[in-house]
Amino acid sequence: MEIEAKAPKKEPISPESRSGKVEAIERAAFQLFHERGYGHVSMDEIARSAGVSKATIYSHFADKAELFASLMRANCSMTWVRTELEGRPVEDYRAVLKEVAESYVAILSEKGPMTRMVIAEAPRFPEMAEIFFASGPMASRGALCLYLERVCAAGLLSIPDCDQAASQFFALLRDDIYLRLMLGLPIDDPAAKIRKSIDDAVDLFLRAARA
Amino acid sequence: MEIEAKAPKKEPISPESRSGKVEAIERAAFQLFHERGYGHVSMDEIARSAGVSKATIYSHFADKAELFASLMRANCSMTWVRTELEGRPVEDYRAVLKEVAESYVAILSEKGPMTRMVIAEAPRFPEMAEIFFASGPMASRGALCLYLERVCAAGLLSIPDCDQAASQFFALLRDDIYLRLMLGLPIDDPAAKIRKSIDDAVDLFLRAARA
DNA sequence: GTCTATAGATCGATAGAC
DNA sequence: GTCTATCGATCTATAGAC
Repeated sequence: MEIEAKAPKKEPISPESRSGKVEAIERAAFQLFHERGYGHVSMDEIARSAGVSKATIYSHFADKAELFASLMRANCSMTWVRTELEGRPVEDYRAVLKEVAESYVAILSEKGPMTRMVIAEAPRFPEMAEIFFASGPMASRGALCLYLERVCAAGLLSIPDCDQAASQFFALLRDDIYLRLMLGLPIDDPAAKIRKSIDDAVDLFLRAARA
Repeated sequence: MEIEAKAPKKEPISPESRSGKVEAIERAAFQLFHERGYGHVSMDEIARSAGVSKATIYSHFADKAELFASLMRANCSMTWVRTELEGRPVEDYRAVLKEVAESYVAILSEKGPMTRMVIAEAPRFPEMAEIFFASGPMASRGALCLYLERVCAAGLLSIPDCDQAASQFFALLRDDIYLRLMLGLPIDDPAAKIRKSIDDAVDLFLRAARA
């Protein structure tokens, strides 16, 4: 019964039925790129790490830059702040802010290597930086801004500029811990440090915004 | 016997008597590195841009990595927050914070390309990242922390954790404008955006810290 | 589609003349 | 110290067999 052997074959980058080789290439490339940076990774290494030949890579990606850009595009366009804010009641603003903070910090940690790559290669891939900014920080700010405006309209908080305030709230979360993460420096007891960072950010923000 | 007789000869990077060629190499290398990144710059390009031969570069720097590290070390160890805080009276805390913010943002803009390089090459030059963090963000935080403690001791502000607050204050200044700067994205009317960013950061911080 | 083998170009680093 | 010329290694990308 080797009928099904040749069945799913033709799609270059079909939604789901992509060849296992392509996925292996993407996984290996992403890992190597974020470990050592675009300029320090060769196509030979990617091929060896993915368990395929170099020619196989070039049959799926035009060149090294296209492979890199493809990985970045796919990851940049992922949603950043996953917490859904539209349905949340305005009275829970402290809990909501904390959830948003936790979600954001989790994504910062998870996306740290990619952020580093985007920053590093921004001069050579400007459109990638634009996608990253629009789908990441800008989208997060917009979502939080809308919620803050509702809370202010209910008279629970007093914020002069909700859009700026949302930007400030996320900025508060990118403190020294985040810098050390970006720089790849060691952090002792990261869980506790992150928890304190989040709590202090919410506290500072709400002390300033109390009605 | 005459170990010290050849005094003005042996220094690798003597304080002031460096050849004009060395300076040209350093200037050209720094510019190229921050324009295109370590991995995308060749020694041939540096030599051509500096108007010297490649062999001349290698007579002053062991290899490419050493040239890069040398530039980073020199720039990382520069003072970050130049405003002297020790002599400032506690009553002027709003003006002092604004000055610190302006100083910090100016340095962020000025050091933007270098920060990008440090982040990009952190995996390959870990000790460089450590120097950068210690001489930059950490030193700034320490200086501001001491001033905030004095203001709190005078009863003018109420801050639970001055060290954390200093970290938060600088984090507030690294808002979306800073992100766009890091990503090399265009900013329209940067002067006005930066002014507003600083004013809003000081306002938020002081509203939260009022006694 | 996937492989092996290699072309073609570039880069880091050095040798040797002056 | 500085140059020209070049070596050897490495890298991107492709050709051709299966």
